[in-house]
Amino acid sequence: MDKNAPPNSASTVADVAREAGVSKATAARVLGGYGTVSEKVRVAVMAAAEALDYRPNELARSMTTGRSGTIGVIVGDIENPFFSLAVRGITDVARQAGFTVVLVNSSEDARNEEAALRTLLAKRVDGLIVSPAKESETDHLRDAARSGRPLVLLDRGSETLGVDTVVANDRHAAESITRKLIARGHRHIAYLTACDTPDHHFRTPADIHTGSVRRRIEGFFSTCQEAGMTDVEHNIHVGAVTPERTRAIIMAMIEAPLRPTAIIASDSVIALEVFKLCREFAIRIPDDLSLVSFHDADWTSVTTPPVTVIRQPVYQLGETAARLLVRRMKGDVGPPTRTVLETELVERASVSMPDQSSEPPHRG
Amino acid sequence: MDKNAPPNSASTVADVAREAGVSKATAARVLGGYGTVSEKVRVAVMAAAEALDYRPNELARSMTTGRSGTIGVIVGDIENPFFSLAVRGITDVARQAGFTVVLVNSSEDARNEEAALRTLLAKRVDGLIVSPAKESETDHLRDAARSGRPLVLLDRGSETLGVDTVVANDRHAAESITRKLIARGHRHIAYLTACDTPDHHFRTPADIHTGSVRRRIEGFFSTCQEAGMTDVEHNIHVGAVTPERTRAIIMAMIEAPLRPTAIIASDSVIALEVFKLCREFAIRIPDDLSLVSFHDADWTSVTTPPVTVIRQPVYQLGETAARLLVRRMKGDVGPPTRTVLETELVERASVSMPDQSSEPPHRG
DNA sequence: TTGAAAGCGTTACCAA
DNA sequence: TTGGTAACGCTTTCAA
Repeated sequence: MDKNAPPNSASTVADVAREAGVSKATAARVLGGYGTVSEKVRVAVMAAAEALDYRPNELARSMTTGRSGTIGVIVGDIENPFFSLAVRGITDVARQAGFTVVLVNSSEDARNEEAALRTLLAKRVDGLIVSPAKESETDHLRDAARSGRPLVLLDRGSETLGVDTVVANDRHAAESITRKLIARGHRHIAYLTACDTPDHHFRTPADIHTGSVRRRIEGFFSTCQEAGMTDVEHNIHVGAVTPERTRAIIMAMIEAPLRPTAIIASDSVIALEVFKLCREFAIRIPDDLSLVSFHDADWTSVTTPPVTVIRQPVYQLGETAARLLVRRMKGDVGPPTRTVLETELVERASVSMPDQSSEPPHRG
Repeated sequence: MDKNAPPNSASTVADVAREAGVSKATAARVLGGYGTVSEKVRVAVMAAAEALDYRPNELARSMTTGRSGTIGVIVGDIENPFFSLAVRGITDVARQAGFTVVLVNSSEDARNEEAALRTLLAKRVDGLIVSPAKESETDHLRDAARSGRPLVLLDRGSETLGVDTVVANDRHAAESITRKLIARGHRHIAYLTACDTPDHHFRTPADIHTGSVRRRIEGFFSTCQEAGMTDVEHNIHVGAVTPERTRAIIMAMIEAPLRPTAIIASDSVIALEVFKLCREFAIRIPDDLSLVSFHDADWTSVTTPPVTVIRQPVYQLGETAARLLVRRMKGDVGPPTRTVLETELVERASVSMPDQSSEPPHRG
């Protein structure tokens, strides 16, 4: 009497089997699409499943197979266009490969990242893509790697960890844009990043624990030094974590006796803040200040002037990482790889030669 | 002899119990943090767990408890800043409440959405937040709601579904911006949306299946009609789904004999495309064309001129939806609610009075 | 081709 | 406070 109508609680393989008059194993075979069954039995079981509105329980399936069909993704902040684009790349290939994505924001905090990793591992994700907040604190990543589940690092690597990594050629990009600025006559170039140090001051690239940014700063640093500049470390500003902090840093920079003639923004969020502040204080770009940004965010081509950027293959970064992960999850056990994607300097109109008009008269 | 070193394969409650010399049930109690155990036993079990590097298997736990600690989120496109911001709101409250988020992009396709829903339900998510691609095709949503798992609709509602909904007051926002444009003398106002119809032409608001956009168009439509305008439906352009399509639509619009004097962009991605094209063809904003956009995207304040927008509480939209969902998952069984968040018109400098200079001389 | 039964790692119930 | 044991819903041998 409780056989015909769809039951109130979810029906299981056993229910379908009973309804179809076959064994549980047989019903499971047709429902799970494995093993062999006669055509007659197949249609009977399918009909029963339909009648009972059977829905497979992936949890139970995962528990016996050991695979969850899920990949865990940890990024700093999904709200940042850089990450949302990369995540789009990841989800696109994940979907295509039959995986779903569990997303966690670390807020660029290593402890959050660690907790997230623990959770994802406990949920038995089949693989992980992480954009590590700090390259120095990677014990939890080592654990994850050791757990046997494939791990791919995104945008930020780790030299020592021996794990698959997909990054952009940040160092080279920083070198080339710095050289370009120097060639245009700039001698006081500031680098501005959200990465922070305990005392909010920069001393050496080793202070920077975010891989991509450290590599950029290394490139910036050495190129400046090669050009004979001194005190380069004073031109590297850290801790632009919020709009307010960013503004404060830029203000201090602008009001300093030796005002920089050019700023390199480490991401588009920072560049936008620079742009807003310049507008507010009637600082002309590029006449009073040149601006260059990492990440070709959509708006950078539409400002007046449009801003010169380093275009990173952000979507491809995510795509490549996910593809690699899928390969690993399928059993590829080659040695760890390091994929470096090329960047491109997109010259627009936010850089000029400082000799034209930018240096205040206190020079000559 | 295989008791001391951390085993190669993950250890379980049973392993810990054996190591600690207690029963499985007791070990499970301290590991799971339920029931009561003596202090002595607790420390013994914890020590054993530590020694064996025990990690709980959430899958197994979920299977017996029926709760997975996971909420499913389906949005149109995480790459769109609107959604990435809303998702940030969702993940923030989810984390705080102890849930993780499974994210799926539907690409605004109802079939993808349906498949995603099936997958998420199979994975036994505890609750769902969906931004439905089409209000008309909601059978799968109905199923989900009937499955007993709480469902909250985000940004786009459904009048008939009887399910919790969190939206912005789109209709009111559209009315007020339309009135504003009319007050400024505009008589030919175009509305441009990514939503599409089978033949890419707009006839009636009922053609639009995306709730938020339909409500906006209704507001636009009726306000225009009240002002005595005719053929309003010809000024509503659908199908701006890609930059290319958007450009084509704008081009056609601009070259038409009756060129609109103002454009309302239904989202910031479209507005950006309008802006780019205007720049390319030296169409002056607002002198030649006024522009207004839904969503106060970060770049809109920084262009020349800055663009007038309807500021939506996007983060709060996600936040509110997630909070509501958490309440439901905790057992709140009140009647379905409909939360309408207020918007704000942010007037900048992209709207002018057409009499000043916008109409080409072919008028007089 | 089919069926019976064991097992996955938990929680939960009931006795002791 | 503890231990034994039955679920949970599926897959996977192993026989028949």
